[in-house]
Amino acid sequence: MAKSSQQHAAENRQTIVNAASELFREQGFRSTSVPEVMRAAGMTHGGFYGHFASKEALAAEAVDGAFDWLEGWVDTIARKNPDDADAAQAELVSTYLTAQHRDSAGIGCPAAALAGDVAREPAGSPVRERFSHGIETVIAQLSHAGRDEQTVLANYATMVGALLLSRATAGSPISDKLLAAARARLSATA
Amino acid sequence: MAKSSQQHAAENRQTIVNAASELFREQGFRSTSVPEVMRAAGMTHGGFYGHFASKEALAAEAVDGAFDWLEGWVDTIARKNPDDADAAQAELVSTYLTAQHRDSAGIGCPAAALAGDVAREPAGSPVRERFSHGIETVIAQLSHAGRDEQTVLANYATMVGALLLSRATAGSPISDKLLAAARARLSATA
DNA sequence: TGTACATCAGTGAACGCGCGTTCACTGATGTAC
DNA sequence: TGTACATCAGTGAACGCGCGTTCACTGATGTAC
Repeated sequence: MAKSSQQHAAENRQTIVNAASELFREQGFRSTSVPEVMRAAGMTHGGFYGHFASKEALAAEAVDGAFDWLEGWVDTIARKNPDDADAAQAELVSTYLTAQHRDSAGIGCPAAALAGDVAREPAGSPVRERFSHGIETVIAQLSHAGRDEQTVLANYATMVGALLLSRATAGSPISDKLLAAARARLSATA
Repeated sequence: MAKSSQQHAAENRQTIVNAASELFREQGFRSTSVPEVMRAAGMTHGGFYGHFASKEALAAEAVDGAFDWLEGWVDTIARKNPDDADAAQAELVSTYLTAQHRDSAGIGCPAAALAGDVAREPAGSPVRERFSHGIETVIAQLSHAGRDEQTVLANYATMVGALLLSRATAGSPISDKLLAAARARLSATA
């Protein structure tokens, strides 16, 4: 039986959100246009406003989607290291602070990819609120293993800062040094 | 004697760079237009290309100017704490990780303000090269006091990450917690 | 089950707007004698 | 020192372009009988 048109539309909507989530993380909100997102989703741009009220509304959903992915990733690592918070943190750190993650922002941590953009969003904007909520959720998730919240916050700040500076200095030797230094710090602190 | 027109032009050029440096840090490269910069500098936009080859060339100079300011700030703190690297670091940390710095990106650390933007600049772009050079210089400056470079890199990543996440979550309670957690971490590590 | 009409997801042309950049012009500054 | 011309910093109108958004349309899907 052929897919119904309603099913198809819902799938298309999800395809748009996924494409946007990747493009926004890679290029930022301002540098990614609605036509570009729709092209990436395999459609023409005219249909966009049948699915979303505005580009801003899409951005908010894209942020949510990216944090959902991040939470799934953290959860997978936690499950792989049951009852061993130190091993989980070690795996988290050694996966997060890599050249591979640095070089593929579009499919990586939304906090590192979007913090700079979100920092400029006005107070109360949907994107800002979804971002804050995502950070809160992932910090709560990481604190779950009985780890002190302050430690989790400082560790996460170190990871995000190192990855971001590593991206911004990619091409210079200091880019890799930043990742290595943060890895060393977070192994010692674990 | 009245200022010569050549002197005046050189001053205007510097005024444009300063205005751009602040606006770019506050709003980002993409969201700051040439007309807006020129307006902030007290001129009309037509004169811009008499001073700069392109918006990109201005951005590169603005990044340089922001790092010059940062280096001056670090130097001032170092001079205030001669022969006491720990006291200097303590003052650095307690000045950097504040709500005040979080809420005034335009006149603050260029690494935190621009890392997200620069991370998206293509390899070899003038802005990226100036940014990398600025980071290298400030890291060398901080490592000067006999402190191990890896430690300096990890500390700086923690400061930048905490400030950025604090900005992106401003309005939520977690914003202040991030600053406090990084302050606690860097006091312990000092 | 078959037919007639209503719905609605996606198309593609079009809108007004601000962007980066260009350019003819102006009037003050600098130079030659 | 005074005059005549050349230079050049800044003005403001204009350019082509891509943006976010709108809308008339189409044709396939869904509904009523």
